[in-house]
Amino acid sequence: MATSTGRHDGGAAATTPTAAVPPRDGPRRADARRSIAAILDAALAALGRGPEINMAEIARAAGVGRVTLYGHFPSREALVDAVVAHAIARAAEALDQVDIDTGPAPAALSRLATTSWRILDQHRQLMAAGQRHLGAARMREHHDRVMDRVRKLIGRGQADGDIRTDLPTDWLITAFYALLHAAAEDVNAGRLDPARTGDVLAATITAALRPPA
Amino acid sequence: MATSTGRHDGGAAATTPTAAVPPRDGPRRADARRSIAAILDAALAALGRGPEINMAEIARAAGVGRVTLYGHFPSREALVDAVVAHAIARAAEALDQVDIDTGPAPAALSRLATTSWRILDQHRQLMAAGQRHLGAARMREHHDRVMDRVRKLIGRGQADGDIRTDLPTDWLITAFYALLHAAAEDVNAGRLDPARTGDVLAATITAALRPPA
DNA sequence: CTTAACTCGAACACCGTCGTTCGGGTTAAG
DNA sequence: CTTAACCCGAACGACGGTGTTCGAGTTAAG
Repeated sequence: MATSTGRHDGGAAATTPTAAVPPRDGPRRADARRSIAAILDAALAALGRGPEINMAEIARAAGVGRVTLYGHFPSREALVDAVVAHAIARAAEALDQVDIDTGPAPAALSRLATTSWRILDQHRQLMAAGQRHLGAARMREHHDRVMDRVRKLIGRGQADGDIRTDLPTDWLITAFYALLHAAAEDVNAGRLDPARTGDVLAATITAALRPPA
Repeated sequence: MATSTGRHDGGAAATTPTAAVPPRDGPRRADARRSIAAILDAALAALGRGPEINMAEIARAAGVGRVTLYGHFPSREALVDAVVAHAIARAAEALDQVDIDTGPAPAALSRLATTSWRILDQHRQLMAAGQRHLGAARMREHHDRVMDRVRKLIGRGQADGDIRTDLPTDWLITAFYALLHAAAEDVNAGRLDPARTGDVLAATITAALRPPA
């Protein structure tokens, strides 16, 4: 898989049937790089809203022809795969922008929630879509790479006595992401004020993860 | 919509083109009622697992022919609609089995979570599926009917000082359902022990909704 | 300027699903 | 037992999405 090159071959045909794609993975033209970026962005937005993709719609949203799309991504599976990789990079970038290693863990979790609930929710939506179109195996690996930061942060909080230890750690991570996602969903539905969302999330999460009295 | 009757008309045809369905909504035969129940159950299970329905698969899971399915439900939309109504009834029944009006509200919420997280999650899954195949308008009404009980319960707890009032009530309801759903998802993924789920949920929810110190 | 990479619309075959029809077999109800 | 309701498999036309090919135009790169 993953040929994804020019594919023109125009007039003369059928002289060399095998390996008809000249510049395999050499540096693309500026033109092509622009198209790829537009497709990736459009597909990310589309998949972030729901898993009902449609190659034609994605191409239209990217301002690109359907044939061009197939020229770069040989199948829907390849497209989704590339979009996931793209989103992982963005999510990791968002997580890097938050200082996680200093101060009490609950405060760090609050900072994380306050600044990144939006992109992290988009990430989750994409995971659901990717799970349907790709295998759960490939998803799991990527997802865990981002998830591990939160796991370590929670572990640190537990060692410091700032986070409860009477419940499974995996469940605390799940609860963290679930609340993040729920807040994003409520904002999308107009039930929650985006301006308040950060504080609301911080208050709820710290309360849920605080050691019981 | 919702004709859904015998539809046999066999040999002789085209004498009376209009109203060719004899026993409109009279009492069906025992046979038919059995089929309808099987279809409803199979569709509920299928939609509870994911929105990728497939009339043929549902029919097969119900142990019924595809034609029979269409005989009772003229379209996929009609089927989903009926399944939603069926699920609403089940969910309301589950909620009725829990004593909500006595004792402190947090304890009542714990009881609710402990005994009904499974069916309430199935209900939520179905909502997502129904939202795609039906309008969001019809969904909203049904969903709210069940949701209002939790809203009233939370309101009572707030009046008694047992539940926090520093966050929007709608958000507390969302958080309650989000944690319920997350727990069911973790159980399905094998990350959470079903036997512990009730207690884990109760501990998390009471902590998240308790007034801050 | 020349060349090769890139883009594009139109059209095609393929496949899965939907909803329907036909004809005949089965089963509950009187 | 008789009748009408019900069930079923096979097959059909329609629709929408996928991935591909053709032929010609456009655009970056040397």
